[in-house]
Amino acid sequence: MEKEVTIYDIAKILHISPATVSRALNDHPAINSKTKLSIAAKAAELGYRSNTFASNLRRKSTSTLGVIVPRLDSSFMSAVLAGMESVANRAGYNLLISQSLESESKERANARTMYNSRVDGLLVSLAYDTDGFDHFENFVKKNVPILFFDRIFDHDACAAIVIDNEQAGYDVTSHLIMQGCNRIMHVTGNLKRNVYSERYRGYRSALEAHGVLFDESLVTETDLSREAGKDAIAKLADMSILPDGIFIANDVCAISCVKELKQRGYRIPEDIAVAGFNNDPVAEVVEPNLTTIYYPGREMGEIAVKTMIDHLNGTVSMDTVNTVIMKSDLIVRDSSLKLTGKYQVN
Amino acid sequence: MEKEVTIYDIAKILHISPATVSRALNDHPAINSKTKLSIAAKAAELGYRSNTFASNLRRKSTSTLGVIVPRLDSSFMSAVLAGMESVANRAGYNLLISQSLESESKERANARTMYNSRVDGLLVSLAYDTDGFDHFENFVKKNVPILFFDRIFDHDACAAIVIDNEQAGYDVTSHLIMQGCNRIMHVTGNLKRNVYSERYRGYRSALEAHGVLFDESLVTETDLSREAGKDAIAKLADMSILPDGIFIANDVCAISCVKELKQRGYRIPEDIAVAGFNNDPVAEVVEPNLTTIYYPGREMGEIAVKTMIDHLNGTVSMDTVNTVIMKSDLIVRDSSLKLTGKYQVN
DNA sequence: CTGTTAGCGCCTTCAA
DNA sequence: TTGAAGGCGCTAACAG
Repeated sequence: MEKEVTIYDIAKILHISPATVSRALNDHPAINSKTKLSIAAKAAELGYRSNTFASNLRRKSTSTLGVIVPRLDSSFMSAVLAGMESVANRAGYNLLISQSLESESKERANARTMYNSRVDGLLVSLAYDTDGFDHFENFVKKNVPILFFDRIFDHDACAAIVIDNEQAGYDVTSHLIMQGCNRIMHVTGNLKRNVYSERYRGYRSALEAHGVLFDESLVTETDLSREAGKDAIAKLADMSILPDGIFIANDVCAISCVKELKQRGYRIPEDIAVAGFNNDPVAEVVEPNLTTIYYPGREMGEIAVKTMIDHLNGTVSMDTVNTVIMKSDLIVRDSSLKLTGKYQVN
Repeated sequence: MEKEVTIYDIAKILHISPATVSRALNDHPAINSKTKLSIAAKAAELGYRSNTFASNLRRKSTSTLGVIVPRLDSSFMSAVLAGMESVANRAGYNLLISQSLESESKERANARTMYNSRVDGLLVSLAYDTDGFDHFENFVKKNVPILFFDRIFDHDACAAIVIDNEQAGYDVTSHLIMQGCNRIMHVTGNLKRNVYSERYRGYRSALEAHGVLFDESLVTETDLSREAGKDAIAKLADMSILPDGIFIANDVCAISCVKELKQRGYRIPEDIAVAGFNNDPVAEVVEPNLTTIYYPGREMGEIAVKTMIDHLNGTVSMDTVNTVIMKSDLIVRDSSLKLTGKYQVN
């Protein structure tokens, strides 16, 4: 094991003080640029690397951001993380990533770990069933900034980044109505999560705007799993008047609805037009291809980290930011195109 | 900002030495259990949290493992990471995760970051086009253990965890042969990556074992992307004698082959039986459902971290481990079932 | 079983 | 523009 090079080694060789080396390496303005150059050169030559822990210990900051997401294995989340990683890296921050697996208790445990690891800031997308905010109180108390994204918590002390879920829900529903649907089922997730309650609100206002009667029995709150999709279709099949469209708040569940509809002999979109949400890769594999909402995952991750870092640098206060709303887009595919008749049939 | 509680605070209150507090908190065997209890109680009462940096600085270890994967957004990788995370957490290790996005240069950058972050160990699955090993030399020099998984590098100083890709390739190919195929196309990835070269070897030995003639023109080395799938099928369609089966080394590409085959009017599996690799969720969405190889992702992640930690604890030497080979399984679905006639037709 | 002592490597006053 | 000095919080000898 080779010995690690320290600023003392460099100082000794160059006959200067460690303080000067430290300052030069950190690009301190009050250091002669020639001195800087010679120090940088010697550092490179010796293969010096800064000791993060000593630095952290001294500065009482970690240059690390904690990230808690419901799950890593969704295309949306990996896009978010990719965006986060690139911005964080460029700014010299590390990411400590963990997944709550949609469970509040795991989310609590993760928050504790982040707290103990003394992350400089915390980025969170809430688990499916999280109720309380108390596992984040520690951070607020210690003044560690929290930024929620996608599945957010409305809290004065925290910033938030979301898409306009209500608008998206409105767009999907309007599109279905334009295709001739006037009895649209809505399969949603836990309504205490903003993303689902807002999509639902968009659904309702679209109905209203287009003069379509709202029927409560057409709305099902589920966990948006595959099974939930099957169950929803079973419920649909039992209805006395069949819906002619269905808007599912998430693609994975939507796919399972499509499968089940087909299995039961319904034609998509002729009998029932289908639309999902998220633009998951499966949306382009299922037949017919699924109409859905494109989610700017990568950009959301980038903005989240950028906002956090700006705040940490004192450039922007979190209060100023509070909530950023991003745009998303409707992607129309065959599963909802009743009017053009261009459906693939195999 | 509240002041952080230190072991000195606890020591002062309890009229004992900081060293005792430190030892008690780390569950040192040579501390009276009553003392431990009272210290633990006081620590909890004061909301004490250990300062990782001071500890790291002193112990010259980080309790952090670096992970470099080609990409986060594959179901296989997220399973691996889930397994890694749970084992690491339980053992008190953190994970520093980054993705190379299949590019050697990003892999190099990631390795450098890991090196500067002084991870205690490095877990790597290689990018698609990585040639050199030199970006890992630093670790070897500094005696930081490296463990490759899935896409591995054959290197004396490093351990490796893989599935038996050759066996799996053999199983898939044999299955196709048993279904009556005797002209099987093989779409593979970069043959310098073990996973692909071994699957290819399995393909060849299965042909040989069953007395099926090997035809080099049936093998295409690609990047296994969606486009590659389309191209492969274009090539297939141009052949004078059509294949009756096709084995693609990855599900994402296989799906695109299926789509293209259907588009061109081939019936699956009647005209051409199709098999993929990985058991990606899309395999159960595409029609007909895709025959594939199940990959024990979660278990692989668990074993990788377990092996690494055992090594770091000195329980097991890396040399002893060297290469772990895990089992995988053939999953037969409609896309390859020529004999039973149970294909879904919609 | 517990205490004393001496740093780990860095950064930041303060002084020059 | 640079140097000297002290301490961030913890742990590992060493000594009882």
